Amino acid sequence: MSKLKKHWLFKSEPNDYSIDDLARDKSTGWDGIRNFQVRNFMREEMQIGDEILFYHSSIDPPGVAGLAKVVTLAYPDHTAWDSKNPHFDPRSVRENPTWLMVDIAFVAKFKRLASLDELKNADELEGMMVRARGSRLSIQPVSRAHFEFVKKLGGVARGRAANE
DNA sequence: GCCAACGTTGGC
DNA sequence: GCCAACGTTGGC
Repeated sequence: MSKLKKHWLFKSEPNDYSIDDLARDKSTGWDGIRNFQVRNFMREEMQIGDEILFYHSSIDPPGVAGLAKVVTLAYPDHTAWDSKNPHFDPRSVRENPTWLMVDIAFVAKFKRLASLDELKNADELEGMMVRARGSRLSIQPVSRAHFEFVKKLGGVARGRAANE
């Protein structure tokens, strides 16, 4: 497996969990993923230290609100085993868990939202997955160049983030 | 709140 | 293994 740091975009509905919630919590378990493609990203590609664009969806305007990072490798998503949990999935058995999760940690809140509208209008972000119509993956791979450009849009000082 | 896009399910 | 039906996502 590659040692190169990868970059991701994590979607979250801020009414459920926002960048401010993550700033408060410092880190959180990203459970509830029930999509095989995303599960495979976590299992096969995600590594500790990978950098994350934290994206607010289903709000006006949607956009990238800050930065986070991956702090664990993928491990079984226990919410799949909890019949009281909305993400309960009886197919996932303990000996062979269907669903995985990672923990992520807060890195920085953007000075300003990098709105979806801006992302769509930046030539530098040609081909970025979140721009595509019907792109519903809740975790998406992001190229290093796109990551850096969005970070610039949001206005985080180069290098260390405020809370690191 | 509408609805297009798309992943998943299940009948056949 | 096809594909219609269904449920969910998420921009608008």
